[in-house]
Parts: sequence; structure tokens; C-alpha cells
Amino acid sequence: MHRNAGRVGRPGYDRDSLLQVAVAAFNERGYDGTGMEELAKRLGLSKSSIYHHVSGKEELLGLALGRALDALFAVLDELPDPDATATARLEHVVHRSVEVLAAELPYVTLLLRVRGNSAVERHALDKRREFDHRVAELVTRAAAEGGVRADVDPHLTSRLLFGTVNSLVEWYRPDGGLTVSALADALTAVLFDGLRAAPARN
Amino acid sequence: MHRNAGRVGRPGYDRDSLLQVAVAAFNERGYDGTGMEELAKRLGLSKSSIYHHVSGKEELLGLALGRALDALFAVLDELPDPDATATARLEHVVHRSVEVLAAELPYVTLLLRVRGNSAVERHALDKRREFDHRVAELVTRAAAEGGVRADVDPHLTSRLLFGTVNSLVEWYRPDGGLTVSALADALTAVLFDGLRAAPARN
DNA sequence: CACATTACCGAATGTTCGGTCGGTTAACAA
DNA sequence: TTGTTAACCGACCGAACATTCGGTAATGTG
Repeated sequence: MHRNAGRVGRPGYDRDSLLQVAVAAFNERGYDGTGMEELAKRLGLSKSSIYHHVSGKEELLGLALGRALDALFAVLDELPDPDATATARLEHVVHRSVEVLAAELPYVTLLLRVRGNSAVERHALDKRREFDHRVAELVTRAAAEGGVRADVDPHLTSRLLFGTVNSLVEWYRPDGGLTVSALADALTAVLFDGLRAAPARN
Repeated sequence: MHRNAGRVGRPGYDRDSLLQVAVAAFNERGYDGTGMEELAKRLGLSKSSIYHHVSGKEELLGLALGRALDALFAVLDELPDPDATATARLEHVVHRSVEVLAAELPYVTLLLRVRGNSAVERHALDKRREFDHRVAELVTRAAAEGGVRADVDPHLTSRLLFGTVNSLVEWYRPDGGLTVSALADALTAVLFDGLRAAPARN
């Protein structure tokens, strides 16, 4: 829990392990519903000691949201196979997003609950909109090349797609016997080939 | 806004229109992030006047959650065509849930964000679990009769299904040019027949 | 051992929170 | 106009809130 080995001075928390505990609390009680007292109790620290590590509650939130956003944008920036169709690339982005969501579950969970009550939150919302926009572009290209059904608007498709992906944070727990890759496979299978489909046909 | 015509005494808010304003505020800033002062400002009332209509903030929440839950459970209790397959019934429940979600959007939105910080919230969570359980049963029966792909676990299917439906509250707005029935049709089409599918084949 | 460095704590700050209370104001009915 | 009913308000309360500050405790290093 306390992991700052190899440094000078009295040992104790580093920012990352502190952040981990804080984010867990934020996710359980909500950011506004979590007091610094509650964080202190979980950390086994006094309230005032937290301010030695971070400037305040809001910085904790900012660090968490930044981590989630970085991980998600990294998926979009993975350089695609130059020969791949937009449809294949879309499928890849969905698949990888599920993996990232699972790997950074608490941070992404917090990100998806932000409402815009402060500058930090509004910045995160802006970034999310940028992400959505880039996915919608990809869907549009996939629809144009005929890889995705034409009777549904690409923007709607994009929202359904990532609505489903994002909804995973509401129930998925990595220790529940369902592996990340199995989950990602099932999700892409259902979304791309349908619930009614016989074993896939790609 | 003030609608209590035909009664005796000084006119003013009734509980329903008050609730409507409160729930809108809760959805914008979060329940914990919304103070009674903020509610008073939106209502054009003083803080203390709110307590003339409801016992407190928590009753407001309880009324809203109850309304959402009643609407959702009513869908499950709609008596099915006795000849219908479980698959058809499942599709109907999904379709109707989208309609209810749209009709009671602010209340359902609030319901889906509850974290369990109080007795009222925990009761709502219990009810939601009951709802999920009844849907999962339906999926299991649909899978048993071969109407739904067998290579995905029914519980997972159920979660993906309602994950997608519930994610609508994050973006759907009834005034956005997309009608409820068009939305429900697109959603059921994508989920049951897949994103890749040519026009349906049921 | 002493020194620098880092981690931590108790007590207090001003502010905001949800909620209470006694009294006033506006409507309708008689 | 008077009585009844319901709606509303300003002032206030204790508790919880995030944050500050002066000081103390534990470590690695010389």
C-alpha cells in the first residue's frame, strides 16, 4: 500500500497509491458525496496529511480524470494497419476500448460520471466530446464503405456503440471469472453481428 | 409552472411541478452537488418554503426514484401475448423500456445514477437488481428456445442489452429530431440483428 | 550522533450544508 | 368583510465541509 521505496526521508504514501484509494472512494460514494474525512479514514491518515501529497480534493479528481482520458485517447492514436478498412479499424477501436476500460476501470468509471460542476470537470467533458467526435467520424467512414448497416444514422450508431461499451463500468469487475478478452469478444460479436446471429460470419 | 387550480387557499406549487424542477437540478449538478439553496433559486422560492411541500431533500429523491421504478416495472407487468415466444417478449420489453426511459427521462436518469449512500438509494438499488434479474430470466428462456445466440452467456447478454438501453439517458433528448419510436426501432435492430446486418431477417 | 528530508498530526479556520421556527401574505368562501 | 386555508419568508441552528498552520515523528545519509 505504502510504496515509495528507495527514496530519502520518512516513508509513506506516494501520489499514485493515494490516488488509487481516493478514486475507489469517489466511485463508491460519488465525488461530492465523499468527504476528506472519509478519504483520511480509508488511508489511515489524518485529514491534514492528505494536503501534503495533493493541493486538495479537486487535484485528486483532475489526476484521475487525466489518467482515464490519456488511456482512452491512446487507443485512437494507435497507428492503424494502412491496409485496414474503416470497418476493421472501428471494430479494433471498440475492442481496445473495452480492454482499456477494464485496465483503468476505476478511473474511467469516475470519468463517465462527471457532470461539469467545476473547471476540471468541464475540461474532462470537453475531452470526452472530442473522443466521441473522432469515433463518429470512423463510423461514418465505415458506413460509407458499406461495412456497417446504412439504415441507421452513423451518429446514432456511434452513440449506441460507445453507450454499450461505457455501460460496462456499471457492472464489470475483473475478478468475476469473465476475462477481459472474452468480454471484448462477446461485446463486439453481439454489436456487429447481432444477438440473434448464428456464430459470426466475418 | 404553478398548477394547483381549483383548490382552496393561496395558490402555489404542487408537489409534482416542484419535483420536476428539483429532478432537473439533481441531474445537472448531481444529487449531492445540489443544495437546497440552488433548488430555491430555480423555484423562485425561499429555502424554507420547500419544506412546506416535502419533508426534505431525501423525500424529493425518493419520490423521483419511485416514479422511475414504477414506470419500469409496469413494462415487465404488461401481460404478454400468451402465444408469444420468450424471444419476442424480450424484444418487446427492450422496445418498451426505451419508450419508458424516454417518457420519464429525468426520473430514470436520476435512478441510474444512484450509488447507495442512504436508505432511500439502497432501496432503489435493490429494486433495480430485481428488475435486472427478471430480464435475465427472460433472456435465459429466449436462449433456451434458440432465439438468441448460444455462444454468449445469457447473463452477459442481459447486461449488454440493458447497458445499451440505459446508456440512452447520457445523450438522448426528446427535442433532438429523433423520435422515440425511431430510436427504439434502431436500437432493437442493431442489438438483435447486428450492426453489420443488411435490413433485418426476422 | 546529528542533520536533512519527508511524512504526518491536532487544533482551528471560515463557509456551506440541510433543516427549524414563528410569523406574514394571498387567495377563496361565507 | 371576516374567517379559513394554504403558501411563503427571514432569521437562525448545529453539523459537516474543505482547507490551513505550527509543530512533531520517522527515516536515510554523513
